[in-house]
Amino acid sequence: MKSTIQVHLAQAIAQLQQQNVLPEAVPAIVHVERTIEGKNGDYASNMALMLAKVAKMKPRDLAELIVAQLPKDSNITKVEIAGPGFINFFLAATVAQQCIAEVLAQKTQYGHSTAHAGTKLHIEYVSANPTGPLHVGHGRSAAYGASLANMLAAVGYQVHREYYVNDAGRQMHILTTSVWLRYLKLLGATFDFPRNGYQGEYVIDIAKVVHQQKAEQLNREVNAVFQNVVQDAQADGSGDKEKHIDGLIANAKQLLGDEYQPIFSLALETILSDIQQDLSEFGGNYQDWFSEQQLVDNGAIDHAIEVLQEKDYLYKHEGALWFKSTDFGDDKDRVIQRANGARTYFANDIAYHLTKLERGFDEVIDVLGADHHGYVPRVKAAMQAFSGRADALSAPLIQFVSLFRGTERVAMSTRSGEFITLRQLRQEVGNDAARFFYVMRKGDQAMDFDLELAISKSNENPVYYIQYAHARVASVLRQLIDKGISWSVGEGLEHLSLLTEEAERQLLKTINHYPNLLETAAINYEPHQLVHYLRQLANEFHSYYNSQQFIVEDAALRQARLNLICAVQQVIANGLGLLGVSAPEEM
RNA sequence: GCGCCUGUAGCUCAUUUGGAUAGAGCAUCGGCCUUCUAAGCCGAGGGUAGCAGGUUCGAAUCCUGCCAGGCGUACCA
Repeated sequence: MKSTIQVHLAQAIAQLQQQNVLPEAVPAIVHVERTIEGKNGDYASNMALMLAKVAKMKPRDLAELIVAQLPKDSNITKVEIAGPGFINFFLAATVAQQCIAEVLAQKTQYGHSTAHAGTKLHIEYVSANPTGPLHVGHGRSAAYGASLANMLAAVGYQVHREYYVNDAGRQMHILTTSVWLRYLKLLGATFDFPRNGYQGEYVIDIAKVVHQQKAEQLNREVNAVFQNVVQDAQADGSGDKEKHIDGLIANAKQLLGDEYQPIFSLALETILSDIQQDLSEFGGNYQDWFSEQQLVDNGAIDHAIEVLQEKDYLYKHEGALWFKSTDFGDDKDRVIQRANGARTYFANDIAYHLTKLERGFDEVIDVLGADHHGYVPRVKAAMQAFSGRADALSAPLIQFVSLFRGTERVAMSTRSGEFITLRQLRQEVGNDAARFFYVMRKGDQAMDFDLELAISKSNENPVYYIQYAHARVASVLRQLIDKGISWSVGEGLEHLSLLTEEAERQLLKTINHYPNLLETAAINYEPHQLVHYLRQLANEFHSYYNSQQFIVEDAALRQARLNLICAVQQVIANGLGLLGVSAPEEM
């Protein structure tokens, strides 16, 4: 309907151009918007305001001329000029009622579209290092990424969801060494655990498994373990925690020889499968877990460097190999290969992004933690250098999460006994509340997550508010069966014209808006818009529920109303489904 | 220092990407259950949109400058 109005307006404007009322050159885009409240009609256009200047006329006068040129349309009952010069369109009630038939026929597909069919889209989210369990911050990225991916798929994108597994590099070696040191402690060795090692309880759990498998085979003298290792950082500022851990890693590799890799593999597999299970339970829905090590092994890094070399974007300086990222808007050039020959993390990451392009994706989304924002320009620079496609990459930044219990802030320290993992959060508040709370706020806004509120089964909790609307419809339908009252969608559709109450008109308008909203929310990467839409729809339904009886004597009216509330229920179920939240039949 | 993000009701946040009288929830106060689930509904109060300029028919939204908070600024990953 919106596009019909746009066509009408475009015709009217074209006519005025022929009459030389408007100059030839006017903005090509005909602007029409859905209005918020009923009194301004169903759709509004500000074209008269926008064109007033070039026409050298008062906006309201121009609006009169435009309206006079509009073709007749039986679906439009009234056109009004209001305020400074808005043109408001009032639609016939039958137009809004048609959506009920669509919803009830299309069911879970209502609101979906093929608008972006054929566009291959790659979305990467979470991608936390497999060096420990996911924490609550990762949960936000997971909820955001999964919801966004669902929404993009709903509007037709061919979506590929991927987790980049950082299974190569120094952090993994720190983990491996941490596990081994814990193992040595299990065997009775006494020494200070390195500050930079992984402190968590899970490291000890893995060490216990190592002990079960290898008994005392991997035991080594503590003196040898710490031989030639720089002292750890001390309270007085002496020592160096980085050099300390690197020394320990080197010694571990040397002392263990072939026995080192099995510890590495065990730690990686244990933690990665824990992450995979966690995200699977949370609705992560990945198509692929992309290994960084695999990039190294199959020569993708060399390949990426060659590509950049051929294009002459690399240079040597002080023994290191640099990428001229400043040519593409970065603050400074970046090292991709150190003087000692080792590649930087950045080298691996640009190779990874090159594979995204080479795998044929048209659009690439990296959902990143806000602390990575400084990283985006250089990745974009690499994309630009590879193929001139910096624009293909979008990097929505997800701000931090602060946990609260009521007004009390929950400490996030790894050492503290307070829970910090995503799994603990899910256990405490449930998947539904967690998914919902995470995407309730815009991603670029730092968020306070109130555990008490998320757990509360009360009116304070917005998740239940929406689910309750869904359950209430189910309950009405159960009543119908109990009372032996018949209802058929087909009959209901014949009596939709009886839906004339204000609450009904408003619900119809909101249901009509759903496909539009889904498209907007998806392409702007803003799942929170869907949350707010669902809240509004639930609100309108609850109001309706309190003001009107659905199971009424009048059979025709009853059938029509049941169709309406079933449509509401379907849209709520669809929306919650995209957000990964269940839609219960009973509460 | 430089860069990015943020600043809206007592609190937590929206505001359909520049539109009409800035809206919700929580909290506070007052109503609504012998009728489809009260995890609900209806109503009231509460605002200098950080501050100051600018752009235009029109600004919370765009631009500039301040103020405040967060994050980043590695040959770490």
